[in-house]
Amino acid sequence: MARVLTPRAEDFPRWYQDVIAKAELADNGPVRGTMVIRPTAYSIWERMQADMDARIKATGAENAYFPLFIPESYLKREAQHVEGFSPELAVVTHGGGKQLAEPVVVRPTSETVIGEFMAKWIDSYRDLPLLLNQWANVVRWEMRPRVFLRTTEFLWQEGHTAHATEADARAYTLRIHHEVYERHMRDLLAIPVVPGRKTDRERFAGATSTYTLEGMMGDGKALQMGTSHELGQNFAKAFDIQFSGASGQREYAWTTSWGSSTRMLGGLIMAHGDDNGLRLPPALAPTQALVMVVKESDGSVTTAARALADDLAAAGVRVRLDDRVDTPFGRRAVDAELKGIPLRIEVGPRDLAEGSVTLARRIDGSKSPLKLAAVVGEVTSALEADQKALYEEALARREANTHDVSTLDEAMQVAQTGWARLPWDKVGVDGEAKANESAITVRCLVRPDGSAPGAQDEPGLTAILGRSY
RNA sequence: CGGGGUGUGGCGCAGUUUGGUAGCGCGUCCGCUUUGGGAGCGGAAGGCCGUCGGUUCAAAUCCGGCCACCCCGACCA
Repeated sequence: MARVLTPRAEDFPRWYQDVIAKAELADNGPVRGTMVIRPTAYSIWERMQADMDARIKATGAENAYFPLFIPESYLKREAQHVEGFSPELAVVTHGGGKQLAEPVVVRPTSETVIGEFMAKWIDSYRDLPLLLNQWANVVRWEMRPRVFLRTTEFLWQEGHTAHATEADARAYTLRIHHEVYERHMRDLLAIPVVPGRKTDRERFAGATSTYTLEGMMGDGKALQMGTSHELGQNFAKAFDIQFSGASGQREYAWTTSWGSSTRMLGGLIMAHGDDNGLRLPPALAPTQALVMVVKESDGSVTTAARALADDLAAAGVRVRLDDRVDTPFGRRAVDAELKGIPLRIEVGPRDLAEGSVTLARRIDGSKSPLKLAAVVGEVTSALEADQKALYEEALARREANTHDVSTLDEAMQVAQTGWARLPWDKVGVDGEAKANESAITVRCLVRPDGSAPGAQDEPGLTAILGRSY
């Protein structure tokens, strides 16, 4: 059989590119760093959006939309923020054929515009908390783009909230961190993530605390799959977001922001894919089960296959019928594997003669006969089982590639192929800088009980080090 | 921005050293035979060889400028 994909062990980045092309997920756009998200990938993204959106709303936030263009002067109001973003800004200097009086920035993120409007909308403590979210595209001019993982333009949701107290802002940030992001990634993407705190060095530009969810990819590298930030009163002061408290005093609000993006699609590919292609969690798969007519002679196989597909659809399974019998079976099977379709129900004359079909599972390549009457039940339970199995597999791989060490040197060694865990005080700010020279970063800091640290100088913290995307 | 590399049908490449008017694999289209793991045979379409200029009877090939892209570093969801 001809090789379809570069094996992961041979060249992981190449494999990643191959999968994206062969599974028809995306193409590079005409402008460097941009991407075209093809229907299959977009459909997966829509499912992520739907789930994420529901979770966000469950925390009380509402969707809104702010403009793509931001006055350049806004970005400059928060010192750390400009400093962090200016290298990657796209700036519009002309409009309508004339030079603009003030250049306009294409949003790299929306803290600034939203801050401006929060200031306008918030007068009293009764207006708080103000919980907003928006689904949008943002632009960050990237030097080394990679489809889904780091593109100049990407899609995301960005939440922005304002609170009366620091404690309230923190509680909300952590709620998003755990209840929205961690669960979304665990339950929908089937990716185990480590929720933790970013070191000061890795903190978001303008934030006082940044929390992250780190997932391990198939090659042992880490991917930051979502972040939440406590912005303290930094933006409130820069944009004058003040409110009158219950006792009449004027106070600055405490704001937060949090985002998750199309990068998750890259994480999905790299966390679950194998040498035969994509492996999609059933919860996200545009097609969960493919009913294949293996071979046809008199039309009876197609009729039976169509009836099965109808039954599955009626049971709520996202099913597609593949009756392209003019295309060799092997090609169609390989294609379904490349695209990561969780289940295939192969229907052929031999099966039907015995009143059964063949159930093929993408997750482990297994095939087993199945009585016609049992198909709907088995398919439904197989989808549930595979969703869990993908998670378990990813978790097992992460455990196998994560090692507890006691020195920075050992950590640097371990981080070549996976993650190292060691006491943060064995690393420190200097150790972190040293590791960075070898492209190894402190992915996050965690407390012994798994909760997120309030500061990086808290005693007893564990650091997780690794290479990253 | 520093280091390395590459631009040739949709994709992957050969051809460049030694100039002679473009080829292979895959894919696509048509026909027949096939169809239980990327099928076989026959036929066909598709490229001003990144770009601009120079040398030459003649340039994918030699010379010069420019552009783009890829890989490795510094930045990032």
